[in-house]
Formats: sequence, C-alpha cells, structure tokens
Amino acid sequence: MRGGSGSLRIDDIDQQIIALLQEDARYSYAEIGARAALSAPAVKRRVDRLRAGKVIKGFTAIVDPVAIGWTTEAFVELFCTGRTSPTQLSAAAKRHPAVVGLFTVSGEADALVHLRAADIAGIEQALERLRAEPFVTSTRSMIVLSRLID
Amino acid sequence: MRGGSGSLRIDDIDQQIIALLQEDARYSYAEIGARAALSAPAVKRRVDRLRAGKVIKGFTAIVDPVAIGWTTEAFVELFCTGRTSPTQLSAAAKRHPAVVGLFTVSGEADALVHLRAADIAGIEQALERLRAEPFVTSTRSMIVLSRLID
DNA sequence: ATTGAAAGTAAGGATTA
DNA sequence: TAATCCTTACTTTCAAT
Repeated sequence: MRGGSGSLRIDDIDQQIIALLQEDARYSYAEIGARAALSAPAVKRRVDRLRAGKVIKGFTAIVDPVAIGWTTEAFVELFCTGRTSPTQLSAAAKRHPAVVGLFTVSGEADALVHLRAADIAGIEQALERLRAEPFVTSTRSMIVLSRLID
Repeated sequence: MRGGSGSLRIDDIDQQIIALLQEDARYSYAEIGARAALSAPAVKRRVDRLRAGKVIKGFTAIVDPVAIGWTTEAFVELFCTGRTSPTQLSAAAKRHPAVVGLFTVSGEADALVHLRAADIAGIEQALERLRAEPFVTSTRSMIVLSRLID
C-alpha cells in the first residue's frame, strides 16, 4: 500500500478533526482547535499531514444540482462481455461527463453507473453512448424519481 | 417554490464561483475574486447569498472512506408494499447510519439504497434491519467490488 | 430625480504560516 | 510574529422607474 492512504496512523483527534471538516470545510483552524483541545497551528499540521497522506482528498462545496440545472439522474446496471477490466470501464466512463459514479458490483450486473444530466434527453444520450461501448452487452436503467438522501 | 433554491437567479459569475468552490472549498475570497474579476467582499456577498438561497448547501472535506475504516459498500434495490411514501422511506433510512444514499426510482424496484459500513458484517446488519421494515417486501443487493468514480 | 441592487474601498480584528 | 484574510461599514456606480 505504498503512498496510499492506508499507511497513515489516524488517532482519535484526527478522527475528530476529520468529522469537523466534513461538517464544515471552512471552519478555521482556531475553531477546530477549540473543539479538539488543540492550538490552531497543531490543527494545521495535522490537516496538512492528512492531506499529504490522501486521507483528506480535498475540500468541496455541496451544491444543489437542481439549482444549477442538473435536474435528472439515473442508475444504470451494466452487463459486460466476459473479461472487461475496471481500467477499461473507468477509461470509458471518463469520456462521458454525465457519469458521476461508477462501481463494479457483485450480483447479476457487472457494474453500476450513476448518471446526472440536465434533463431526460441528456440521460438518454449518455445511455446511448454507454450502450455503444464495445464491451457493453446490455443495460438496465433506473431513473431517479426523487433523491431522499445523498 | 418558497424558500427553495429555484427562486434564485444565478448568473455566469455565480456559476464560476460555484465551480471554484467545488474545486477547492478553502479558496480565499480574494483568490476566487482574482479569477472571477471581482473584489473579495463582492465574492463574499455572492457566496453568502448562494448559501442563504440553499444553492450552496455547505462545504465538506472529501475523505477516503477506506482510510477511516469504511471499507465496504453496497447498493440495494428495495421492493415495497403498494403505497409507501417517500417520507416513510426517508424516515426509516435515517434510523440506519449505514444509509448514505436513498432514491426512489422507476423500473422494477421502488427505491435504491446506498449503504456504507466498516465491513461485510456491517452491510449485512444494515440489510437485515432494512428487510425488517414493515413496508419492505423484498430486496436485491449489489455489493460494491471497486469504486472507480465517485 | 430617485430608488435599489451590486461593486469597490478602507479599516479593524481574526487567522494563517 | 509578520503577513494574509475575513468582515463590516461606507461610498460609488448604474440601471430602471
């Protein structure tokens, strides 16, 4: 696991810092320190270490997709030809901007794709392109009617 | 649409600010302003407005789940009794900490649940609890073998 | 002319490094 | 501890009435 995130020792204080940053990534180091009983510089050192160790991959804004025009999503089960590698899958997925999630799975299907688009037409287009991939033998789609939790 | 995010007008500069904050939620207002051709206070005002309008729901750290001990996930298709309301579904889901995503869907299943746990045992336990819900008639599980994109 | 929305400037107090 | 950043109040600009 060289260079990976598994090589880092994470203690309770790290856990606490991570939890706070997940709650609000814009908390100041001083504020985090106040809750974790640490000085601001000490918090920064730990956060830097967690980022360097890829435990924290970054910080992002949680945006309402509907508000910026991405109103439609779907989950698509992918059935693939005999030997389709994960590498092959993710390379294909990265060519399609509508793909926001991709997982290989156990069960009937080989992979599960999470799609997001401006409208049904966008989902349809992405689906057509996915089905055109040489390794895809068939698909089964679930259009998301409402997002209850995410 | 009172109070909702749909009532807010979002122009190109807002889009740019949102994109930058999605890229790194800890960019300073000054840095965002430099790229969006705005002063720092002007950026702050727009961000405050976007947050108040729920377009930006918050800021969070992107954490490697494996690094903090959440190594296993699954997607579970839920088949429910005749009239199961979304409200009922999400109320039930909130009782189960392993549920990280929940969607009502079109297709064979009524809902799709995204589970995350420390190990297979945790997934199994969450699944048992879900199946014990009175409105659940049956389930179909996909264990995630590898997360390629998310 | 006047109002309202939105941007810039400047200053202090807090945070970062 | 020095430099940077956040925040607030005040001023300016511009468009619409």
